[in-house]
Amino acid sequence: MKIVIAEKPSVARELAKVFGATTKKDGYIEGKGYSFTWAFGHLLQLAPPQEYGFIGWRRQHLPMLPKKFKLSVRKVKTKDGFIEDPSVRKQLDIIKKLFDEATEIIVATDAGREGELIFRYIYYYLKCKKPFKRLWISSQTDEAIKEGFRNLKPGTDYDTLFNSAHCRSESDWLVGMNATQALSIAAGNRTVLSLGRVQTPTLAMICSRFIETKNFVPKLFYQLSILLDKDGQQFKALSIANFDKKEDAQVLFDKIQDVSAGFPTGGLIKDVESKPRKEPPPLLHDLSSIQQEANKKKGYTADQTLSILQSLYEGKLISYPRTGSRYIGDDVFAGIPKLIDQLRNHPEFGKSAEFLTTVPLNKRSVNAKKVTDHHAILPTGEPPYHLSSEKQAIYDMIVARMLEAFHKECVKELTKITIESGSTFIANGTVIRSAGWRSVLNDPEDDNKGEESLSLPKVKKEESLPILEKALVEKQTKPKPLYNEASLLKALETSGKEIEDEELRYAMKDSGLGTPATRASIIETLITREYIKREKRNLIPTDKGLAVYEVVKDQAIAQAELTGQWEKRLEEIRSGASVSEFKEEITAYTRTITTQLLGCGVSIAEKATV
DNA sequence: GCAAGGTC
Repeated sequence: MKIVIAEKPSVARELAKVFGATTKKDGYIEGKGYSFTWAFGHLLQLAPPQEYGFIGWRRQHLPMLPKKFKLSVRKVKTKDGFIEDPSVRKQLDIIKKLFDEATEIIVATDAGREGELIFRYIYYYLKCKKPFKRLWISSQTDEAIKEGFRNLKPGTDYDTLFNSAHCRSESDWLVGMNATQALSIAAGNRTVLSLGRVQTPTLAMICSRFIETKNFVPKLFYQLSILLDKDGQQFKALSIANFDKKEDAQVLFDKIQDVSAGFPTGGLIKDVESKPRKEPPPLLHDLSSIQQEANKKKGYTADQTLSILQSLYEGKLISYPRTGSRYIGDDVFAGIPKLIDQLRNHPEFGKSAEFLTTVPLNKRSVNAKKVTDHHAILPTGEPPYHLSSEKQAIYDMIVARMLEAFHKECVKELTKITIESGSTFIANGTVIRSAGWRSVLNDPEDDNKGEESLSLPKVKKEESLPILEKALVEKQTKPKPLYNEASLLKALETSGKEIEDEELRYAMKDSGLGTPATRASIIETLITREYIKREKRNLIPTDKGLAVYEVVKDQAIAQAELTGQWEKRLEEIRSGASVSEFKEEITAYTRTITTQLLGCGVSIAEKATV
């Protein structure tokens, strides 16, 4: 019997289907000489400190540097504390039995670092010695799966990938467990003060933005505004110049030749500029982008959206949701026309769907090279029934985005009118010439760009128009907004470097903090620790969070760059570089940060433990 | 009691 092990049940089912294996057993599917079994993500984790004899949180244990790490079965939280997850134990027993009977083991966990680790931890925990082969595919279509099975790799080809994954795992344990205990002990052991490679830089981003906002001193400035009239259609224009002093603004304000000052047509049109602007449709959704949209439009937390997505996925209504890709391959694209066709009678999206059946589809979201383990989120085409309003809302966002992504670009006409009256004024207008993808939802535009979507009258250069009103407007500079879940998720993708451009953000996503699948839980961890709280839709630090931030803000553990540095080294390990060298550095760093944190003592004690 | 990673 050949055993195939996948990362999750859905993938095992898919593989079994391709092979025509149909006999459902407890924990695996059998047929055609194969058994297809699965994990549920990581079944094993690095054992906690107490399993190495570090009982209680004590200064003299630190730094805890296990010679050899142990694995333990994933725990689940119950009212009596943490216990071994029984479903995980059961699945491990099933996998063990299958491995014992196996004539060949085929590893079909996701094609990436963590997928490799998920299998290897199981393999070593079960003390399995049989050789294994690796299925390495980046698309789940029947053809890709068949091709992958014809082209299995020797398991040892991925030893260096496992090394890099293993290093990532142990390094996070060493730094996280030691720093957490060190800081907690330093503060008097009254509460858990956790630190980690990902959570601490995230906390630092929230704190530094909060402090920046709090200390922000708004600056007053002045601008002039006029209201013009062209054959009954009125429009507003603003002075190009800003003035720090009111008196300076007043001088030019007095020179405005408005009607009430006795000038019937005091606004001279110096220039009229019209140019079209094309807006391509948005890319399909990945996990992060839909979490952001759901937070902006519905106020759902990243965690809520993830669990809604999980249940839609389990109901077979949408494709795998924990994806970091906003693209699909050509094979998946081939199924899109059918998905769109099914929506022709949809009460809200029927018209858009109907239209799309008559035109060539936009292929901006089609790029097989940008599909990694999983493609962008799509509906499966399975009809949804009786969804709760929350599930319906998320489902509709996925359907709408699909229609938008394959739609035509939106064409706008930008008009800029320059007016002279004592000083120079500008009126900006945007008119949508062809709505394209924007017709799907008809959402008002994101107004954060300060772009006014109003239409301006047709005016001619050199003509003079009456100025009906003038005003001297007092304005003030604004601080950067506090983080909310949407802006934080976006910032985490690029380690706090906020990048507007979607494509550039994608290129940088490998240097982001955390992964799509873990970001929601990072936010929840910081809330559980009482480091941050939700206030309206914002995420703001608590006094405890700020106290921790003050202690660690200049240390490496609070810098997003630490992840970038690790990633660089891990990638070198994957291509064959020495493992021991990196481990020595991590050990040294663990010693350093432990000593530093233990020494911070009193400064944190009162502030963080109230 | 604690990390980050994956998933039901």
